[in-house]
Parts: sequence; C-alpha cells; structure tokens
Amino acid sequence: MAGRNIITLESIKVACKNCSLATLCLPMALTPEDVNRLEKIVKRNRPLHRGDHLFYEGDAFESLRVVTTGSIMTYSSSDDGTIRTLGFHLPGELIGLDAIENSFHRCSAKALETALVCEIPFDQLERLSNEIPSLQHQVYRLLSREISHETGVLMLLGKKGADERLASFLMSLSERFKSRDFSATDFILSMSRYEIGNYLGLAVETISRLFTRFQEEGIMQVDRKHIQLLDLDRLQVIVDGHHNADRSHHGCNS
Amino acid sequence: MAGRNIITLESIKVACKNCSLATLCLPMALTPEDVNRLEKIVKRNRPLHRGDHLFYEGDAFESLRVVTTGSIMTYSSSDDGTIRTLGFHLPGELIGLDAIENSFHRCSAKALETALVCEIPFDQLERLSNEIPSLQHQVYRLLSREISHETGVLMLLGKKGADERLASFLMSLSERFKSRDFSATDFILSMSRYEIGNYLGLAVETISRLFTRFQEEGIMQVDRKHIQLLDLDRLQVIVDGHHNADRSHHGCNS
DNA sequence: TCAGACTATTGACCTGGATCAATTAGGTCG
DNA sequence: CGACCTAATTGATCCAGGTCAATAGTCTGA
Repeated sequence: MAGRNIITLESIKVACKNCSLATLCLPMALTPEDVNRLEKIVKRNRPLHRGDHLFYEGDAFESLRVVTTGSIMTYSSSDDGTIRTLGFHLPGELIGLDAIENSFHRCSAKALETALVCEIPFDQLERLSNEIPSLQHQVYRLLSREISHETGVLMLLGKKGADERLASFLMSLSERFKSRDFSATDFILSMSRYEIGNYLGLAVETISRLFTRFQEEGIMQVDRKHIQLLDLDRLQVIVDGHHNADRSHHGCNS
Repeated sequence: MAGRNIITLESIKVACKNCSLATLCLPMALTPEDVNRLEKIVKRNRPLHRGDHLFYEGDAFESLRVVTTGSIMTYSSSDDGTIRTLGFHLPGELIGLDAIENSFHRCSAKALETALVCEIPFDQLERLSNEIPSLQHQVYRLLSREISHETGVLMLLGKKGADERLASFLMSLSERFKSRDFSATDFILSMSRYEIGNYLGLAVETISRLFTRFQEEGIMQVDRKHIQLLDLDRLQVIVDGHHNADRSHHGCNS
C-alpha cells in the first residue's frame, strides 16, 4: 500500500508506448487522438511476483490483460486435480480473450516471474470500439489472431515426435522474442521443465532427455533455464519433421 | 405459415430461423428489425456435395460461413503434404473466424456430405455491427467462444489415453447433436475413421479397435458409420479418465 | 454384374516415450 | 553455513499405441 507512487503518470504513458497497445494490439490504424482515448481506459497494475495469480478459473471477467514485462502462464485444472498448461504469454500478448463469451474466466493465469500486466476493462473497450470503427476492426483481428494461434498449438500437438514438439516450442519462443527485439537465440525459460512437458503433452523426463540430446548434437546450449540456440536451421529441420535428414551428409554412427 | 407474398424471401427467412443466425450466432439480443438487416446481408449458396471445397488454404477471405445442413471439415496441410484435421462443423456452426486477421484462409474446408452453407460477407457484417452495438457484442462473443472451443480441443489432445480422446469426441458430437434437436445417442459419422484418427492424433487402426472394444463393453453400437451410444454414463466415466473405476468402487485415499 | 479401388477391421510385432527409481544440483531459510 | 526442499537429470523397465500386413466389407462405374 505504501509509496507505490514511484510509478508516475508520465512513466505510464511511456510504458504504454512500449507496451503492446501501440505496437502489437492496435497497429497504426488509430489516430493519435484515438490512441489517447484508448490509453485512458487502460489501467496499470502493481507488479506481480512469481506465482501470483492474475485470476483463477471461474473468476468473473471484467478486463483483458496485456503482459508488459515478464511472462504469464495460463492453465486449466480438471475436476480430478490434474493441471493442463494452456499457454505462455510474453510481453505484448493478450490474456482473457476466451472469457468474453460468458463473462467468466475459463482458465487460471499466474506469473512465471516478476511481471507487469495492464488491464483493459472490456465493457469500456467495447463501448470505445463502437465509437471508433478502426478500433472495432482491430479487436476483431485480435480475436481472430488468437484463434489462429490456438490452431497453431493444435497442430503442434498433432506433431508426432517429441523432438518435433519441443523444437517447435523453442522456435516459437525464439520468433516471439525476436519480434520483441530480444535475442532470438539466447533467452531464459521462465517456465519449469514440468510446465513445458505438460504444455507439449510430454513427460518431464522426456523434456530433460531432449535438452540433453539437442545439446549433444550441437543444436543448442542448455544451462538450467538459460538457453542458447546454436543452430536454428537444424532446429527448423526437426520442426519440419525431417528427422532422417541429420544422417544424410555425414554417416554419424555412435 | 406459408409465404403469401414473396415465396423466396419467406423461405429464406424460415431457413434462417432454423439456421444458426437466429438461434446460435445471435441469440435474442437483436430486435426483429435488426435481425432483418442481418438477414439481408446473408447469402445462400447452392448445395455442396461430398468432397466439394468451400475454400482452400491461402484463398482470399471475404465471408464467414454458417453450416445450415450437413457437415464440413476443416484441415490444414503441411508443406510435406501431410494433412491435419482441424475440426468438424455441424449445422449452426461458423467457419472462417481464423481468417479475419489476415484476410486469407489459414485452412481448407470441405463438405463431408451433401451440405448447405450460408455466406456472410464480413465487411458488411463489420459495418452492420458498428451500427448495432448488440450485434457487435454478439460477434465478440462468437469469436471468444471459438477461442474457448479451440482450448477445449487442446485439452482433449492433452488427454492421455486414446480411449479418453475418442470418448470425448463422441460425447462432444452427442452434445452438439442434442443441442440441435437431433438424437444425442443415434447418429451418423459423416467423417471417415482416418479423419477421426487424424483429428484426435491417433492411428486409424486405434480408432477401429476402440470402436470394437466400446461395442464389446456395451457402451455403444457401431455399424459402419452409424453410431448408437448405449451408455452415456459409462462414456462420461471414460472421458473423465477414470479407467480404473470400471471394476472397483473403492474409495481412493492415499 | 463384376472389376477395381477404397475403407475398415483384425492380428502380430515393435518402438517411443511413460513410468518408476535413484541421484544430483540449486535454492531457501533458520 | 548447513539442513532441507524442490527441480532436473539420468538410468532401467514397460506398455500403449504406432506400424506393417493380411483380410474383408463397401462403393463405384462401365
């Protein structure tokens, strides 16, 4: 409660410029004035710490969230207690789009590390989008993009081999980091091996073994949560499912 | 109730009443007048035959489609030629929501049997939704619902056992048929075993064996594509993953 | 009506990854 | 600083379901 005033209005504005609102969510379709109106309804929240929850499954839905810094994980727990990791959300990505339909959250969301998250009251966004057609269009696109993304995950899970899945996961992270001007080849996995495995439908041990194998093959360097992708091309080959290709040039017997 | 003025218009209205537009897509939030405006932009198409395509991956997107009768399958083909079944669409369900973002289709859609499909030009829908706030709200909800649905499929694929997946698939069909006033326990599978397996991430042979097993266990009756669910409770038990429960009622305390 | 082609079922076998188990490496707190 | 705890790695075994193969049922069209 005390002295959180360190965050000034000015810094909020600056943060929003860096935040997805300007770049990702609503690219260049809005006039500066409209952007201001939009920014007015965005609420900033205090930082979350590792393990803190944004919301739980079943909570009432009022706001969409945009990750500003850090990373958030969404998951759903079955009636029998088992957990299913649904997604990892990096800065600029939206959370809560699935909750619009029934006004309650269908999954839980927790911080994987210290994180900042903006809140966009949805009823206000809805009203505003009705006044600003181009904003309405953006919201439609945003929702549609999320559907496409989910379809992508679906195809990922359709992938046969465990190595294909993990490689796809790593490439996805790499691309997302890259598009946010972080390193595409050197990053920290904020999630545990268990959470990765759960997300990919694989056992923890399999993830571990694959990291070891990828490292042995010189595809990547793994140090605990610190990852370095050394050979994106080879990783892509695995993603594409051409396992065989690695034996093509040098007959590597071991 | 038969049309006295313009038969065609009248029959269209009737069809649209049965169609999702009145019931599923846009429930009771619109005034009759608004519904009329909406109906005006809906185009009806001639029937599709088994195997006909609504669109192919990469095609330009102009319209959302609503299945009126029959069933549609969406799928995506990887660069290496393998196909991945993305979903099955029954009457009242929308197709093409993933294409809004980039104005091109990210998957192909083909008829599994003779089918009728309505077309809703999206730009017109967008304009109309801007004039009718409650329609805008419905479209938001619709898109959100699709996200939820995809998440559901995602969790389905996370299911461990093959029997859980198939049982979930059958229950999903059952519920969807039921909500459309078809029989919940007696229906035709318009898709092949291969397509089911591909959708669930399983081999054809596994689907076949499971059908046989479920039949032996008295859970269902299978005759080629004709399915009768005899014991929805037991099917639900499998969905919930309590394989063990079939023999024993012992309390599980540890 | 049948030939040819496709779809489904069933059996036999084999493998990838789950599971079980033990060890090690960090991380945290008193 | 060491006791404790959790996350991660590694090894050993096992089995669900994939793959291969053979058969049978169904659908089509000339």
